Amino acid sequence: MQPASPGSRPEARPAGRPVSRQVLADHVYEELLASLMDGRLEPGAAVSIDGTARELDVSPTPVREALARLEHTGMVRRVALKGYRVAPMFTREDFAELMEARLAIEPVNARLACGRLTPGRLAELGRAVADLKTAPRGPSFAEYRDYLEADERFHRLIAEYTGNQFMVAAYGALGGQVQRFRLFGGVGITDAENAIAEHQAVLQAFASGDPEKAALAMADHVQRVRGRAIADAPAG
Amino acid sequence: MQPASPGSRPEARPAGRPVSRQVLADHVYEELLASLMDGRLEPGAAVSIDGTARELDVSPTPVREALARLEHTGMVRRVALKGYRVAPMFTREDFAELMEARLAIEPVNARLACGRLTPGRLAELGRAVADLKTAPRGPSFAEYRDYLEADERFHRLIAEYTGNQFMVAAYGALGGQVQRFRLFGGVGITDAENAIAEHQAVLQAFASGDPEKAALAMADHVQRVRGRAIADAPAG
DNA sequence: AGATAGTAAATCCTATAGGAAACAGGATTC
DNA sequence: GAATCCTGTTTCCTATAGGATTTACTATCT
Repeated sequence: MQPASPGSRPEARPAGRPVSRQVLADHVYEELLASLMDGRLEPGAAVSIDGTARELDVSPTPVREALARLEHTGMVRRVALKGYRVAPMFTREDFAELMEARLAIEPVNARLACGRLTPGRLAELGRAVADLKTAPRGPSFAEYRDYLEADERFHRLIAEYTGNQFMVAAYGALGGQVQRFRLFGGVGITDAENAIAEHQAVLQAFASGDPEKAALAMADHVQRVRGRAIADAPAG
Repeated sequence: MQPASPGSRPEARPAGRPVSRQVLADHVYEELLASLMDGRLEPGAAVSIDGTARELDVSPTPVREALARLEHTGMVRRVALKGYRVAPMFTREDFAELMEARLAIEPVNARLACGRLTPGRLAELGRAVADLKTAPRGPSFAEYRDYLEADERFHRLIAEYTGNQFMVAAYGALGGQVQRFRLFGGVGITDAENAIAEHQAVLQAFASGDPEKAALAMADHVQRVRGRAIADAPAG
């Protein structure tokens, strides 16, 4: 109605300083991503373009652009002339494939990152592990969200510390920041103590400065995660 | 992870009935991709949304959607409120990183694919190597395009034959189908004979049925490609 | 002459409108 | 009673319009 003020953004803008105006499509992208990770959008649910636009009080154009980006992450699937749907639930086979891929990529990342380690980076990794320890771990999603975030951050930092853009891209292709939130059956965090100890072990391997130790510690961690997850998986 | 080329439907359509109307954004996507790989759009060049829309005789909306997808492939970069630009030229460091990543991923793919090999798949791989041998190899881009296509197809098939969607995604993150077309300096094909022999060696390792042999052959191939490319690289 | 301010063009970004296809429900017919 | 057809609604898809921003050019001032 009032095209003069396209941004009824609630955030107060410092007088006369729109440093970097957030493009609306970016905002929609992050909003959708949060909805997906919070579980508000369940697997299989339709994501209507017009409906999302109405809900976020924007026009369909930025929603369309945001969904086009999301499609490449695997979180949503698109069928021409039919719309977007949230990608189906992770099956046990999907999980096995993910772990097989992580086992191929993450130890390499650890080896490379350890070879380029700096005190600042080591401290950053230590902070991620510390956050992992202090994060609350309750039964509902909101309660272990911070835990998953710290977990993902630890692994992503290692990928970035390789200094290799393609290893970062390959790690990203595994859906690091999202797949953790799409476990089959929605099984919660049942292995926190073990996982924390393994992260600590990886951290110590990094501190030792031996790339091979780091790679082995990471491989051990991924294998154990796989083993525990399969044991915890619901029957069927 | 690939756009799935919706147009390559093999099923015959009853005369005069466009069974699945090609969505315009898909057409724009493929058109832009072809322009990028043909070299018509050089690295660093701006890709105007409105200009592309005029050129392809469509409205900016589908162009915007196509570019949003392309951005995730790394072929174009977007700066908010400034538009899209073709990703900059590959540097020697970029190439080194790419080879490091390929060395981490492709031997694993070879090992997994070899373990799930079928006669049909082996034949398909053999066809790719055969095409590699017969492809013309001239100085201009158009002349070695088929060569690069066969090369990429061989490696992509191996990734798909792993049966692991995440390894396929990781391989795709390396930009297999596009990075070959963006070599620094535009150095042509100077190592065809060696490369063909190595592909043949990988193929024989697959035929032997020993996954470890396949992995070693692939690792050897990638390492040799790296060595030759660095030797051929222009000074500076 | 060089730098700066102002203006015009191009471009990006978002909103709105309308055609086309898909979906859901009910009425009709066999 | 079941299948089919029709109709209304929803949704996707594209085009068009206009505000906002960046960029390039020109004119002016020091």
